[in-house]
Amino acid sequence: MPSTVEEATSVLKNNHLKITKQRTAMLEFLYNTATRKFVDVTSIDNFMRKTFPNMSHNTIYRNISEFADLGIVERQVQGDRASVKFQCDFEHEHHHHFICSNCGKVIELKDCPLSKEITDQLKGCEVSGHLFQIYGLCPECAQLNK
Amino acid sequence: MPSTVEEATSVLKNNHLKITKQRTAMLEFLYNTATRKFVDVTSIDNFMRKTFPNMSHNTIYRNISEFADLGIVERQVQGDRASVKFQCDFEHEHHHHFICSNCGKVIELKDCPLSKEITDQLKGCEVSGHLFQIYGLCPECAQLNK
DNA sequence: CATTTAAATAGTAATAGTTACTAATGTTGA
DNA sequence: TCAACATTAGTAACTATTACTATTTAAATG
Repeated sequence: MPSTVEEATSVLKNNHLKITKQRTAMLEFLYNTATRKFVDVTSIDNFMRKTFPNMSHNTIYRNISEFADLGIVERQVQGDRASVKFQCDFEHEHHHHFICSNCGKVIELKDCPLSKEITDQLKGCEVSGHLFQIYGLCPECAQLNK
Repeated sequence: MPSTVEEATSVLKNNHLKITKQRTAMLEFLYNTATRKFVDVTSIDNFMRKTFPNMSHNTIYRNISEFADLGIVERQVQGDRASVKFQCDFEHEHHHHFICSNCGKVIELKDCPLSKEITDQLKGCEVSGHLFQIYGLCPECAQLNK
């Protein structure tokens, strides 16, 4: 079992959540398919219920939601689908993404565009967060597209 | 009737779409409630059907979608709600937004964070777009929150 | 101005994604 | 081992959105 699934598991433990078969299976699936890649939630739902025919939607959605609250996964709307990606650094080091609009693959960017000059334009506002993302085709999908 | 609704109307005409009562009513509603502000689609649906009891969902959603294709409105997911804002400059001048996470109000930013240094990190990628948004409370909502 | 034609609409129903509920189960900590 | 309580399965409800089709209507044409 990969170490990052163990990491995620210990995050669950630290937050007094129980380690169930269902949660472990979901973490493994996410680690295998959604590392450095956004995967839409319905395909997770489909896969889990195919693999574990009597797993309920409830369980899947609730767990994804809890994983997100704990920073184990990152949520996002890709196109018009709710998507999720396994979070590699649980430290939450601040960074932004290039996201392939074809396959969902993610490349981390080093820079953060939030500067003082920008926030200075926002007198009186209480800035709480920001989003910076670049979209396009990753090298592989760009090749396929030719 | 405000001139920007007329502008939007002429966009429709230029694209050979018919000027119907329903479309005009929707444009007026959007102009009045969704200028410099994101409004969620279901509340548009609710309002239109309250005002025009026999307007079908189909019509509302289809028109929003067409308005978006023509650049008359800008679509976006706010939190987890599909939202829409009336587009002021039909020129599509490139810009980014501060968005109030409480009321949806929008403030335009002057700067664009996309630099050559950033795209240089993306060798082999085909960049097609980007998103930069700052979230927080607008001055009014920040006050109310105290 | 009357007529034609294709686009747009209303009304209804279906679909998809997500959430709610409750009894049964399973994990964890003592 | 056992008790407590979180988690789950199963079912059903709910909400947002889309599909379908007969009817209406805008606007182009003569």
